[in-house]
Amino acid sequence: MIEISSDVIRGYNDTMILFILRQGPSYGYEISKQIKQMTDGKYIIKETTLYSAFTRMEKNGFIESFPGEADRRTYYRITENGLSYYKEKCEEWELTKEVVERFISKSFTEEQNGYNN
Amino acid sequence: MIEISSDVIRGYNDTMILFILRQGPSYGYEISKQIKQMTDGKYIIKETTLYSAFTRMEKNGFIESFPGEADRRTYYRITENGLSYYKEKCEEWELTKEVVERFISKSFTEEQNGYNN
DNA sequence: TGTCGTTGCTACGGCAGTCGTAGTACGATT
DNA sequence: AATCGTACTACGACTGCCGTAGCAACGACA
Repeated sequence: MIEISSDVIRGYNDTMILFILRQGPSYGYEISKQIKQMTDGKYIIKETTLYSAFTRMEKNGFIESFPGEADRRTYYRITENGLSYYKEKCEEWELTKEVVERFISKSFTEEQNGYNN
Repeated sequence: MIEISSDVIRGYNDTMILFILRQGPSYGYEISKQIKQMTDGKYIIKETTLYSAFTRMEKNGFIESFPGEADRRTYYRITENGLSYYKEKCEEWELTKEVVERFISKSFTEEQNGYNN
C-alpha cells in the first residue's frame, strides 16, 4: 500500500487547511474530517500537525481564531493575507508539479499497463 | 517570481537524482547541471542538498559510489534497490498529485485568465 | 608566474515542519 | 462506572534542506 510521504505534503498542509477555510470558518476536528473525506481517506492529517499549522498560520496572519459561541471550540477564519498566500501556493503548485513530472517515469504509474519501459 | 518551495521538493530530490542515474552513472556536478537543464533553470539543487542526498542514498543502498578512472570524481550508479525505490516514488507521486490537486483552485493558476472565481 | 574562475567535494550547524507520546477535560452512551 | 468520541495543549525527537565555510586541482588569461 502506497502512502503519501509527509515530506511531499510538508508545506501543503497549510494550503489544504486554507482551502477548507475559504468555504467558511471551521475548527480543528472538522477540518481534519473534511481532509480525510475529500481524499477518500488517502490522506489523514495528524492532530499535532494540524494544530501546529494553526499556530503557525495565525502567527503569520493567514488565519484568525475566535471562540465558538455555543461550544468550547476554537474556530478559525481565513484572512486577506491568507487568501493571498493560498493563491500563491496554487501557482507554486502548478510550477512544482510541472518540474517534478519531468523526473517521473509514466511507465511506473498505475494508469499504465506496464508494457512500455 | 514564483519559486519552487523546498518543502515540496523535500523528498523528491532523491527521485530526481535517481531518474538521472537510471540513464547511467554520473557524479555530483553533472547531475546538478542536468537537473537545472531539465527544468529550464526553474529548479537548481543546492550543492549541500545534493551531496547529502548521495550519502543518505548510499547508506540506504539505493546507489553505489566508485572512483572515476581518469579523474578525481566520485561516480554513482543506481542499484536494484534504488530502482525499486524510484518506482515506488513514481507511484507515490501520482497519488500525492491527485490528493493535493483537490485542494488547488484552478482559477488561480497561470493557464487560466482569471475570469472564473 | 600570479591570480581568477570553474570544478568537485567535505564539515558543521541551524532551521522548520512533521509526528510520536502523553495528558487534560467534557459530554454522551452503555 | 467505564468507555468512547470530541477538542485540544505540551514537549521533544527526527529528518531533510541549506547557509556558510573551507580546501584542492585545473585551465585560462594576463
